[in-house]
Amino acid sequence: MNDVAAAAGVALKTVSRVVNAEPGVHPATADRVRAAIDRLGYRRNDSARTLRRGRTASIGLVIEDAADPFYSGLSRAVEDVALRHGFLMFTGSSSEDPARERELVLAFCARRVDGLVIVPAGADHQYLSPELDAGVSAVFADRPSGSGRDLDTVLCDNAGGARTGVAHLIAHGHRRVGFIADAPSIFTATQRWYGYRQALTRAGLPYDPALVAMGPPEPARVLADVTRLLRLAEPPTALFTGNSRTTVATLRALRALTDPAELAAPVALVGFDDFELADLLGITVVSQHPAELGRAAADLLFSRLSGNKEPAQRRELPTHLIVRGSGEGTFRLF
Amino acid sequence: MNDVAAAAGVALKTVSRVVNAEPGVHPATADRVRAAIDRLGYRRNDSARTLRRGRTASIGLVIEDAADPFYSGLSRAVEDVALRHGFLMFTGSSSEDPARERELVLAFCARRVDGLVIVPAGADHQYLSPELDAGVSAVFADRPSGSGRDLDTVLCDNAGGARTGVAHLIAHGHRRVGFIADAPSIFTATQRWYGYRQALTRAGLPYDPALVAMGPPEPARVLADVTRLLRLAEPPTALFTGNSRTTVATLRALRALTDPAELAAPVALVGFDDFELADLLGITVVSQHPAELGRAAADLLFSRLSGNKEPAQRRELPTHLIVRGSGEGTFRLF
DNA sequence: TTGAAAGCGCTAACAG
DNA sequence: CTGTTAGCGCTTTCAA
Repeated sequence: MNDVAAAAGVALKTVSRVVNAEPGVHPATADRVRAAIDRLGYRRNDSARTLRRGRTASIGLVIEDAADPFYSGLSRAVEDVALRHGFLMFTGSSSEDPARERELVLAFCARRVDGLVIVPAGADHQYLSPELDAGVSAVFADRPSGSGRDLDTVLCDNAGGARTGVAHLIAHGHRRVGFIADAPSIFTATQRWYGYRQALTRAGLPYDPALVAMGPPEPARVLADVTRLLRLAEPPTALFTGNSRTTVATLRALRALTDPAELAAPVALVGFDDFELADLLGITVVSQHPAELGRAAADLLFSRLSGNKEPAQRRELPTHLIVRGSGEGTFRLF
Repeated sequence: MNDVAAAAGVALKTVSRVVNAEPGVHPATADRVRAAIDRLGYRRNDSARTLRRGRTASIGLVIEDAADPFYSGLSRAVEDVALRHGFLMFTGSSSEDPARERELVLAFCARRVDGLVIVPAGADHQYLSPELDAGVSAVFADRPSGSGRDLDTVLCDNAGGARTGVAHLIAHGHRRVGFIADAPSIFTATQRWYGYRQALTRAGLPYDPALVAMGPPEPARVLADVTRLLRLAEPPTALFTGNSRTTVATLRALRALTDPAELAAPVALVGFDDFELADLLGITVVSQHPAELGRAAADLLFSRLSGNKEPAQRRELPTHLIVRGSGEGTFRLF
């Protein structure tokens, strides 16, 4: 900036004014400055700007996995809101590891991001307290903060969505519905499990723990659980799966377990979360919209960044049942 | 840092030494400093550190769309490499818009990122020159830089992959193979088109422009093109699709165009890019590995950041044919 | 082993 | 409309 000022024959501050489009610079002067800027290839150093102004115009996003379609949809939505506000976004994947989540968040804070959107991997967010005191804003998305203070949170209607999906199966005559989902340590899985039980209760059906299988959505584990369920003395006639990864793993398991001579899968199926090609496969799902989740969280964050001091909010986004066949009759897997 | 120094009864510089784990501080002094740090909730301001040191330990990644599975896989791989090096990563989606790519890249440079991984939307990268002169490193991934200087680039074997896929269809008896792909303005689409023609030539088959349809992978446009191809006087007996979005759009088009009473699709199909559930749908694909692309690009970038001054490199990653049924006979769409 | 001083590049506050 | 000065929080350099 000094060099530009010298080249244009003005003071440093005038260059600053031109660079920041501040009013009150004579057009001719401004032109001279701009010419010098171009000639010298000058670009403002935002690190210095940041240091001086105290605001970085950047936010940090911590998700579970940037490669997971659900979170990448959310990520894109947050990015779009950030860019619309002229903010840049750091991204980090926690891989469902609370320590990594913490490291990422603290690294973002050391970079003095103005705000954070966090899909929490851990339940304990004490570590955030000093940062919040220092002025960062944080919004939780997809899952609530486990402890610490009351913070803005955007969730979907996990229990209601699961209840609707299971009720749909029951309405189609199923009286034994299996539940395959993520580990109970994960908030959304527990909520959906609760919705599953609610649906049973409301229909006057008994809750049978043998029909429930919760754990990581890894193919091997899901295959083992689906196998166990189908070999029960009284096997389920339908399955409700707790998220898209589990649904996909269940589809693979069903294919592995089904005699190719049969055209139909041995059970009906409804899954939580929509996924690409679910339409072509004819899978009925309870859909939530990752982009809407991200947008809502980012909007909330930016309202905080522009001074909104209301008490912490907890928004719950609706889910939608999308009927495609797999939950209404049997469906083909081959 | 000043406050911590005062609280610990030492000079600012001693706090700096402790914070950065520099040697030459008496353990007792260091303990006193650490106690003060904890008491005051002090966290180093990385913006100031950055300003002074000239390095930010951050990189910028510009992709086409964070929500696209291909680019989100690439993104996650770059992120992992960055984190392993102790770097943080800004992400931005260009939406295939050269202006937005440029804005993102320049915004990252203003933040003084040390390096960039760019999936170029535009062909002109003149705007990068001043930044490169100023010392940023840049690596291009998935597509080459259109112009300007010679820069590190990581691609996959687009032409070879397409040639293999088309040759596979020809080997299965198809003599009229349709080609549906992205617009010719997109590097990968042009390369794959070239591979398609190569395969025809090598098999002694004529090139028929009527069998080629290139354009944005939007459902409506793909449906129109598939319709046109299938209604040709001499329709293709097989289709080769140029990327996963196009493949999926083609599948939807085929379903829309096929009488549900028929069990089989009217054509055979091989697609460029693997995608989730392609296995369950039985789609034969030419697979490239987005994570490997990202990893290779990031590795190259970090080798530059640690001083590698060799001439620019162009790496080409192999592709793999994955046979699943749709390219070998007819396949079921329902 | 510890500290003092200078300055990274910028903007806020205040003069002229 | 333009300029001067101070200082953001840190690291580098040099000295004790």
